[in-house]
This record gives sequence, structure tokens and C-alpha cells, in this order.
Amino acid sequence: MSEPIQLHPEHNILIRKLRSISPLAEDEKRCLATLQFTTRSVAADQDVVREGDRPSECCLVVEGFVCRYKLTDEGRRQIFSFHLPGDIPDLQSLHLKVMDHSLMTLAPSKLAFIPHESVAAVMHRCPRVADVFWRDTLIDGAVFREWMLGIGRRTASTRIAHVLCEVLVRMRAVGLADGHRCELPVTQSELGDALGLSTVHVNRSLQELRGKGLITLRGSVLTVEDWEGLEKAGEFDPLYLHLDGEGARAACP
Amino acid sequence: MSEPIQLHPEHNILIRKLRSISPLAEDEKRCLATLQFTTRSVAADQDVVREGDRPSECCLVVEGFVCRYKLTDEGRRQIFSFHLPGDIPDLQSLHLKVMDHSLMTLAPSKLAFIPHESVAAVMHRCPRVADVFWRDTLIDGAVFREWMLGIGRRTASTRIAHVLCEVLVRMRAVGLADGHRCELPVTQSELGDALGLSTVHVNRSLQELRGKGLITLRGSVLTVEDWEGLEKAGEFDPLYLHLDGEGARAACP
DNA sequence: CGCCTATTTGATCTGATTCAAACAATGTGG
DNA sequence: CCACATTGTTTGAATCAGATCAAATAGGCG
Repeated sequence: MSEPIQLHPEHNILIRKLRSISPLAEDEKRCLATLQFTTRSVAADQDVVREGDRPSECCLVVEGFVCRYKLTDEGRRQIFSFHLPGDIPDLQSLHLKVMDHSLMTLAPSKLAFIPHESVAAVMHRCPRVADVFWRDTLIDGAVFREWMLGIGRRTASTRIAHVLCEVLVRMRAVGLADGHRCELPVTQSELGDALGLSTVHVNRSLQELRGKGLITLRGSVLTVEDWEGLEKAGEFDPLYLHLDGEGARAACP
Repeated sequence: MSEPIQLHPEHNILIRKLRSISPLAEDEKRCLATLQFTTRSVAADQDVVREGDRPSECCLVVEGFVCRYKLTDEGRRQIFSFHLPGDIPDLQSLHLKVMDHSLMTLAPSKLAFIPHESVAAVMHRCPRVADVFWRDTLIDGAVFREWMLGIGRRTASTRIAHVLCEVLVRMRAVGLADGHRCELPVTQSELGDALGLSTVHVNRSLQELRGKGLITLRGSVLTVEDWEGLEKAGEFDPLYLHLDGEGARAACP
């Protein structure tokens, strides 16, 4: 039940994340614990990897909050996903050599950089781990689709409610939520860039959700006051997160 | 240079597609040619796999045109991607057991269904092929991101120009375009569902593109009259398609 | 305290939707 | 081969969700 105590926090959070999407055997965990890395602390609002780069390592979020994004020619930003501790947002760089988007911190973060060779070595020694990594990138795609559905076809406040549900569930899945409360170190303008909305409209829609007593959002702490209500308001169904590991039960509020 | 003549058309189109995103060695092609399948002809507008299903086979598009989509609670549809011959739109079902979205034909199509075990066997015998499959699903994700950027942050006619560029390039990559002309068996209403727009607005934006002399679109045939202009109008940069195989040169008009 | 950044409010504008109806194309059966 | 039905495209007018512009508060923090 309890984690082996000698694990690095870096390995620990990664294992926690992967275990949330798929069961892991003991030897698979041991295998993951052989991943090499160097850790770096990064302030908020810093690019970590940029469109056009050819990274030779993957970035594991250990603490903090990170996002992937891209700019249009006119400089308008679209954020594609939020990444919380345990995530490896650029795992894809293993197979797609040139970055087609950028990665930046939204909050002060601790990031562990794992050389591609080390990831490859682990996957080679332990094919099941390779499968879980692949699975993780596929879930990534599922999240993209869900966001696309929201941006394309849902109203502003539904979109917002949905993304709040998603963040809480994912935070719970890796043990980073306290009941119905978790960190959400994201400004309203960043939320807008994630949901294809203007800052002003995000603000007004948030007020609507607050007005209905669904949430409170003070500073960077999100508290869901009425989970069922928020779920309904956001048309949220966690199926697309494919939490088939141990995180499944932990995640569902 | 020339294809071995004895290949099934199903294996042939798949190899053509994979070769467009990554070089394939001879023995990898031979390995792919051992994939089992059963082929089915399907009329237009038919669901092939549905949200909630647990498929035991993957669907290879051999001829025709297919899309992935999902509906909101109010029944509004968002199309996530178009799939043309050579694509395996539900390759992800190998690792994500429950479908979180649906797959349907947009035109009369010939589909080859490949049992998961057969795919797994091939990937086991030939790890390089597994890598290419993974790569393919990652490119899938890149396309989602690009569409998301469009839906969230680009104007209607830019979005449309972009998707037209994408389809032409991908058609060319598998040898299904004739110069700057290719099939596009998609109604304006379906284009709208793909781009988060209403049919009416798609129609007006298409007229704008036609008015500028960028395209003609008659029946289900798209002709790009001014590639450079369309590329610019759509802010199109093919990097995100990661065509690093032989398709690279073929694809770029 | 004072600075900087984030949130909030108000007023106005607009890209895109919706509703409704005409028109064109395509296909079907008699 | 034509009449009719069906589906897709086009046009017009009214409306709206959300954007933009501008300015006022409110936090956080050195």
C-alpha cells in the first residue's frame, strides 16, 4: 500500500500519475525508478520548450502547473492543455522530433528533465511501461478532443465548468486535491486562452457559476461547492480521462 | 520504387500512408503485409464505431472518407478529424478500451477491419512498426491541436482555408490528389461541424475564398487555384503533419 | 506604502448564429 | 427520360453570444 520510502519525489509523482491511468506491477515501478533526470526550478510564465525546438529530453512536471500552447500569425494564443505534477507534456517529442507547439509554466514549477535515451531504455527493458506511456499520449489526445468539443460547440460557462471539473478530477487522481478543493494557479486571461474566450467573458461566466453556488475561486484555490451541479453545468463525464488505474476511485468526487 | 505487385490494396494503402510519415524498411513492409483483415463496404453517413463501444478490431480506411465526432448533451456535433484512405482512425482503441467518441463515414467507403491481436502480433515482431503506429497517433494529436487553435482563435475563413490546405496535403501524401485537385466529399454543414461554425457561415466564407480566386469547390471536388494564396489565407504551415517519410516531397504543392 | 498585476464593471460593437425561404443539384422510380 | 423527392447550397433579415475598448477596483508583495 505505502510507497517504498527510498523513491525520489520525481519517480514517485510519475508513478502516481501512471498508476492513475493503468495498474502498475512492482517490477514496472522499479523499472520506472531507474529513469535518469535532472531537476530544475522554473519561475512562472517561462517557456520551457518552444515551437521549432528539437528536444533531447522529456519534461516531467514535479511541482507546479504547466501548459502547452501555440500562437496564430496575429499573435493570438490558444492553450491546448494544462499539465499538473506527474504529467510529461512533451512525451511526444520521443517520436516527433520537431516541436509543433510550445510549453510554458503557468506557476513556479519544479521540472525534471529525462533524457530520451533513458526513456527509451526503460521502455525497451519493460514493454508494459512503453504501453502505459503510449496510453498516456492517447489520453492526451482524448483531452484535446474534449476541449475541441467545448470550444466548438459549448457555451462559455459550460466550457469553464467543464475544465474546472477536469482539473479537479485529475488533481484528485494524483492525490493533489483536498476533498473538493485544489490549486488552480491560472489567471482568468489564461483560462480564456485555453477556452477560446476573452478575459472579460471568462470573468462574467465565472460570476455566473459563483452565483449559482457551484464554485468559489479565491486567489489560486478552486473550491467546488456543488460537485453534481458543476458536473451538470459542464456536461462533464470523466470517461474521456480513461482513469482505469488506482486513480479511478480516488478521482471521482 | 514500384510497389511489389502482390500486395493487397488494403496493405498497400496502409503502407503508403505510413511511409508518408516515416521511412519504412523492406522487412517492415513485409511485416505489415501479414496483417489480417476483413473488408466491408459502407454507405455514407453510417456510424462505424460508437462512443461507449469496446472494439476488438481497428478500422483501416481503404477507400472513401471518414470522420470522428462527438455530440454535446444538446445534440450539437463536433467533428474532430477527417480520415482518408490509409488512416486508421481508431488505432487508439488498442490501448483505450472504451471509445470516448464515434466514427462515421462521410462518403461511401471501403473499410478493412484488423483484429487487435493481429496488430499486436505485428508490433511485437517488428518494434519499428510499433513506433510508426505510435507516431501516427501522435500526429493525430498534433492535428487536433491545430484544429483547436483554429476553432478557438482564428476567423471563419482562415479556419476553412486551413482545413482545405490540410486535406489537400494529406491527400497528396498518399497519392490521392491530382495536382492541386482532390476529392472532398464533405457537405458545408459537415465542414461547419468540423470547424465550429454554422452552415450558413461556412457558405459565406467559402464564397469569400472563391471570390479571391483561391479555390473552386464543385460537387465533391476541391481545386486549389492559388496554393500560395490559400496557404497564406489559412496560416497553413505543414510542420504539424510531421510528414517525414517519402510523402514529404509528394505532399508539398 | 506603493507598484504591478489581476479582477471587475460598463458601454458598445461585431462575427457569427438563427430562422426562413428560395434555389440548384442529384438521384429514383415510373 | 421526365416528374418528383431529397438533399445540399445560397440568399436575406433579425438577433445574440461573445469581443473589444476603456476605466475603475482590488489584491499581492517587495
